[in-house]
Amino acid sequence: MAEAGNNPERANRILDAAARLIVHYGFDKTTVGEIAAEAGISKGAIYLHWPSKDELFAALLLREMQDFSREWIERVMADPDGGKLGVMFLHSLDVLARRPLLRALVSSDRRVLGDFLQRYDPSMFARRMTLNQDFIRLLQAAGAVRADVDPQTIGYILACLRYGYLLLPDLAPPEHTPPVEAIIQALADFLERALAPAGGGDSEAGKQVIRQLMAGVMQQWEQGKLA
Amino acid sequence: MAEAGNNPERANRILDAAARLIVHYGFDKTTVGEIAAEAGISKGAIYLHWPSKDELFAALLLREMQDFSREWIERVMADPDGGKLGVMFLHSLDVLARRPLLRALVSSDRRVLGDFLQRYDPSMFARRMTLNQDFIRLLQAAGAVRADVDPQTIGYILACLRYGYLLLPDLAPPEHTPPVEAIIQALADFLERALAPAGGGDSEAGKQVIRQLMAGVMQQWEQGKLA
DNA sequence: ATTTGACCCGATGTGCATTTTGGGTCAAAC
DNA sequence: GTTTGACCCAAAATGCACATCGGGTCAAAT
Repeated sequence: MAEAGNNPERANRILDAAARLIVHYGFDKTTVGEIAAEAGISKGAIYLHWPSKDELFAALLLREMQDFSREWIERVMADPDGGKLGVMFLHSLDVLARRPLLRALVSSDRRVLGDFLQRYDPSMFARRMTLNQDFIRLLQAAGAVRADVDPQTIGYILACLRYGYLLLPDLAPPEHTPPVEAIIQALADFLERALAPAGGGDSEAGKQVIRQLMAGVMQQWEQGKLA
Repeated sequence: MAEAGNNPERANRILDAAARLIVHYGFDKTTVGEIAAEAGISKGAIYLHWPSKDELFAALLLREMQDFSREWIERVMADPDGGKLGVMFLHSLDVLARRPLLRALVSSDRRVLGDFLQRYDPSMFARRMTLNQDFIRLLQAAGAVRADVDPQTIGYILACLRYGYLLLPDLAPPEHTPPVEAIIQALADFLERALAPAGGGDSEAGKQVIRQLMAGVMQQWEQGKLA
């Protein structure tokens, strides 16, 4: 822990600069010098905050995921139906899709991430799948998802949907892409009909699950146990 | 139309050989000489059947899609619930996923197809999206899908699912992938709950739609109007 | 005590001559 | 009448000498 580089405000400015450049040019094609220039400081100053470019990027990922969790939880809590799986999922997709870096990360975009992911944490994808399943399981226990679906299978189907949703816009011609709001709305409806228990389920119990799960996940992130 | 190369049986053997090699090495990395060797004939003989490597591949695609349509329709017709959208979709996914070449084609896998797709038909993806939407519209008219969903949006969601389903196995670790049968079963159930009209819809009417639509599509393929 | 930017050096890129590859042809063999 | 495979040639791959790039360092400036 460097004494000198203990300026969280400047660290955030550097991370902002890095994020802008990485989304635009990709991890490999963004140099430390460019990041410094974009942040308006010198190259050496970067190394007062992190010992290497990789560590800088790891910090960027951590911040990105923390921001995502925070924003997601806020939106779910503010939504009266936030505890329903469909609504939950749509909020997560929407927040995800609006953060270019995280979106590239979740869909494992090699152009943006270069060979960083492989070097840093090849098991990231596996962890995400496990998290998905635990999530469904908890929601079932809370009565927010039908009990008769298999968490692993449904987790996989949700991953298919998320993955397709994140990647399709780069492939499908714009004139065949409905407005984001329409897709999100339809997806929520879709999931609600497919997965909600008879009677609609308890939205408050669902919210409770998110609160608990995310608290645990954020703690793990801060301890560096999750990518 | 070459007189000499009018041997459909041998043409099929060559296409089989080409398919095996292309799935393994990709279009660009598969040479005409290798195809000939794999098929047990000489290079020159290939050119008795098709005027170029591109034309050979076009023929392969046509055959692949005809086979797909045939197999899909057979399975749908043989299934008592074949006319329901969920069941229909699962049969198409299952047939698709089991044909490596077609699977790579649908998910626009650049490794396998090289730059052929772009050269041959860049609008393929757009056509597929349009076809999806027409399909939903016809099923709605036949009463096999709820009338209050927007065909474009649902078509897009189905594309997300299909796309994710075809690409995920290459990314997700096997231990987090449920058995194909479980996914397919759950997907059918999923779609059924989400999209079937109240009362379950008319399965026979649904089958009728497939029969009509596919007859039209196959005709267009044979005339070379569709990729 | 901070911050800088010139400097280091392995890795990557560039330009170019040379070789190999591979789609397509066709005279000869069958 | 069919089929072959040596042959053609443009395009891509390879090898190589040389230049540049870029992550990381640290003595000097602020």
